[in-house]
Amino acid sequence: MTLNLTDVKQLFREKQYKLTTQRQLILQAFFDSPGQHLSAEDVFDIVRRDSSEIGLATVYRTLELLSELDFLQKIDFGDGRNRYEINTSSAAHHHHHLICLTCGKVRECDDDLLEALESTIAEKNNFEIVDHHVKFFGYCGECREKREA
Amino acid sequence: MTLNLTDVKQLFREKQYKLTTQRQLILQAFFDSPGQHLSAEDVFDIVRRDSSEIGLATVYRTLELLSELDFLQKIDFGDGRNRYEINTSSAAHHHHHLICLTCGKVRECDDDLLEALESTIAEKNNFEIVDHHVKFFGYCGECREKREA
DNA sequence: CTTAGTGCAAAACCTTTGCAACTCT
DNA sequence: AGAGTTGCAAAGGTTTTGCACTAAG
Repeated sequence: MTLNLTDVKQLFREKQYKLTTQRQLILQAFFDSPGQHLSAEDVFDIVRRDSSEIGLATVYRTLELLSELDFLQKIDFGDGRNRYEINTSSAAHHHHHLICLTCGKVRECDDDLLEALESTIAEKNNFEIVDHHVKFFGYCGECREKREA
Repeated sequence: MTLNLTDVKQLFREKQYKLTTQRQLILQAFFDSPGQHLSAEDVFDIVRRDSSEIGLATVYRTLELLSELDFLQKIDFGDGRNRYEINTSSAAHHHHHLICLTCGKVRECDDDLLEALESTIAEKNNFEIVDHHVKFFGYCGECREKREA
């Protein structure tokens, strides 16, 4: 279930939001950067690189809006700025992140085992879970090989 | 395995760090606030409230140092500031956090089911995991009751 | 004594906001 | 036309840094 421009257009019309050039450019930046976790500055640079004018404040406002609409997911990798990734399906659970402590690369991984964990925890703690963020920190294969060489 | 002042003193001596009054006051603030997730400002206020002079910059620097030494764990709950909690055991896995989207309260929960998940993921992705952060977002029992009333 | 640590104020960042100009619908 | 949106610059909030002074070992 991939998010596309048509979906966005439809919801925007419903919600009476305007589909401005800037908003389209920002969405395009995410479509063009699969698997990346863009910061506001990243998005700003991408749009500008494509020789389109945009203001940084607009980027921040749009990122906020798209997160609220669930088109983007806001993530924090602890590097002092918010990052965003496109939400392939708003209903489905999010994937996890493997963050390498050596090279800093962030890889994604899917695993449904967490679903079981989630229901156990929800029951034990009388807590209705609607979302989760899971990050694993460690060393990727590449860095481990280099370390041994 | 609870962290105490003696452990800290020993490692400080080994590493040639000075055990200043300020550093002791900051540690004390954490010892006196079990189960809390203090921000730099929180720590600053606590120390000042106990009628001891301290500079905010010192708090930041000490929090950074104690995190590096693994006495504290830096956590981000998405409220725009870093928070820290005392590390009861540097070797053991960390507990998880249940964050209520209504009242904002953060509760801790332990669960060892994640251990199994972790080894599966490590194997599948050729990734050596040394730490993880798990946050569940949802609604606590208290807020759900209020909502229904 | 010597070197690390402190405190203050200034700077550095990321993010938000006020407001006049602008542009989708 | 009218409401929402943009862009700029200024303000806000957290964290970092330079430097003279102080204190721990």
